[in-house]
Amino acid sequence: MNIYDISQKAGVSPTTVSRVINGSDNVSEKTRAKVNAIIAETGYTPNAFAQGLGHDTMRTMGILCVDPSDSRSCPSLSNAIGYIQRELRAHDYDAVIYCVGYNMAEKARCIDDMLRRRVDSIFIVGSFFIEDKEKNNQCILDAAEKTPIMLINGYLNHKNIYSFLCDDAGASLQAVGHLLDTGCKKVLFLHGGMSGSEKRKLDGCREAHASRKLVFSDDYVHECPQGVAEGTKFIENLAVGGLKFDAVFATEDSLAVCALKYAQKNKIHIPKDLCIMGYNNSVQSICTSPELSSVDQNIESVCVTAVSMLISRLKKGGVPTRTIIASEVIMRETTRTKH
Amino acid sequence: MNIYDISQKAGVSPTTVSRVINGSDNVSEKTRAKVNAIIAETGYTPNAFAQGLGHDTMRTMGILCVDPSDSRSCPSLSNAIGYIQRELRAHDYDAVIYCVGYNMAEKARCIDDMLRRRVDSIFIVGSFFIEDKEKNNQCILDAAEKTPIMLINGYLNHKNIYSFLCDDAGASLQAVGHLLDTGCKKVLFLHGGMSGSEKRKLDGCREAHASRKLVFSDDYVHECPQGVAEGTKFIENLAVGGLKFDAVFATEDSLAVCALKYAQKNKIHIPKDLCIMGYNNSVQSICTSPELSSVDQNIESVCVTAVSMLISRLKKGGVPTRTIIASEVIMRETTRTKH
DNA sequence: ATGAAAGCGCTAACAT
DNA sequence: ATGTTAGCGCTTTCAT
Repeated sequence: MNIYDISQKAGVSPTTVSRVINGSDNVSEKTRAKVNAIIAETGYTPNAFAQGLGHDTMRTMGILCVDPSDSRSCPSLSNAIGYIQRELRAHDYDAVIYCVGYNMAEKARCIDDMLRRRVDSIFIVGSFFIEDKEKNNQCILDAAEKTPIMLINGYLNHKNIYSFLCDDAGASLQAVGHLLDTGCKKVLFLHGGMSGSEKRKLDGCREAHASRKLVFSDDYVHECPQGVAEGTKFIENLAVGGLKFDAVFATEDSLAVCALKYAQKNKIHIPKDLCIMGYNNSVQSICTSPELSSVDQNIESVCVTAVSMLISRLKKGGVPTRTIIASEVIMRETTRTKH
Repeated sequence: MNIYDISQKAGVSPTTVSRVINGSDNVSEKTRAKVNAIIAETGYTPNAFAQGLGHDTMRTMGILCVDPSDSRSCPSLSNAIGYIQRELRAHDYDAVIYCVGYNMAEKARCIDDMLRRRVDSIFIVGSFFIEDKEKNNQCILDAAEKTPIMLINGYLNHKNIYSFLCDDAGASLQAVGHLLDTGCKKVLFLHGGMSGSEKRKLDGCREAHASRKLVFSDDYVHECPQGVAEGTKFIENLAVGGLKFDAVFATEDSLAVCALKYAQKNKIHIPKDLCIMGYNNSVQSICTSPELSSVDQNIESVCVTAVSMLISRLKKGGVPTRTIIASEVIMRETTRTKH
């Protein structure tokens, strides 16, 4: 069943059928009605490949992201997939998704697939995909020659690449600043592996100390293992090892949960003797008791902004190469209040 | 830059270039090397539309799912997206994703888009999409005329539709049975809205009572509002209203968290005076103290099985129309142990 | 308002 | 091992 079959049944030319399908004005109401009737009756569905060949676009974007089922993946970034996709659909674009787990080898292959599909743009979600070594980012730079690249919480300074960042440095500055201003002296910085985003958080933490003329030692920066039990044990070992801290700044709520469990296990009172600040404002932050104070990255705004800027970019509008969206520190029960 | 440009530069026919691209054997090493060199040098990328037109497949599946960023969406089903996509890629299929939120009006439109794209199959993730009224499922049945439909935790008895179900009834039977066998007398059944999957859980709960000759009254079935604060309040009101219960079976971990908060707020000892069983074995189940006992739906196995059966179906193999994968009850700290 | 004809970039059947 | 030719199903000039 193709456009010729329909045109024959309707007694019109394929061109006219095409006009009806694409909602062109130059079709009489009568003809339109007849063609639509045939289409409905036969259950005909236009072939998107052929449409794509003609239009040279299939109105499709590619999304490259970390597998949401991977335990190490940041939950707010999984939500990003939904946000981006929803916004794209509002503009009549579909999305092909590539979840690649933490296996970087697939990155280039995925990007190549997207280019074969002539996607109108590529979204890369998460700073994880942007590597330190210039050369490992080459496939991204190459792809930018052919299609605009939208980086969600990642940054790369290059033509046709647009970055949309959570203000991780600013949020960390504010969050750690709050800890210091409410009496905390020694902040333990817990992270889950140093991506670009984590580095910015560490910068913010350092800045919070520096601007208060306080010392922040690298001895207080630790990578915490995955898993609640492992993480809790790890923190306990730090304490047993002699590290003194009265606050934990975790770059991920799941790590904050570990800190909380460590405190409860050791009968350390929260927030009197230990303050905990999480990150991502995930479901986890509200299911503990006490509930976790946490940084909300405002991922939804980041995604909405990215899509709307992409649309204007596709209309040949000018778009800034780097946009930073403010995050927000949500105070709950694991931090003290200023007086 | 197309296949003709390449063929010209390489001094061979387009067919030969096509052979090189598709890895055909019938090409001399010399020619292959030359063509590959030109391809690399020019940065040529084959056009997938045109390939699709020729092959009449673009090796793409469609995934229809609930927006993972929607708070009501089940977290294990969001993971399903990653699992399905990963398995498909292993078989060299890509996936177009359609996250539609709880706005059912879009369902038909998404399915239609997938058909235009001539997807090789459609995955529908979640019983939410399968409605009670036959007529509302019509677009799914129609789509099944054109492409196989894979239902993840949903069931529809129809040609070319294959169902892959978590054993929600069985798991609930076992989970509630455990509550009853460890001394609980009155089980409060909390759900978040009655989808097909929730109904099966309720069936299991009823069966657990019936098989033990115990009475289970509908007064103990309640829909709990979204949100930790609201849910906790809701349960408290039930208790204040005079409902007596010594166990909660929640169809979602987030609801179990509410039950836990209710208990802690009212100084009810867990599990001595109240047992709580959650569902989905989500991150939430391990970040509370005490940690939640919960049902693991084994979504990964469900997805892996669905994809592998789809692949064999596409090879014209016979595939059962309905496959049920066992779930597992994970005992943690909110339930008692049998002695 | 409608139609005829020429592509879009690739693959496949059939030569050679 | 390589080339020729004819589509795949649609859109888009350009006529009428």
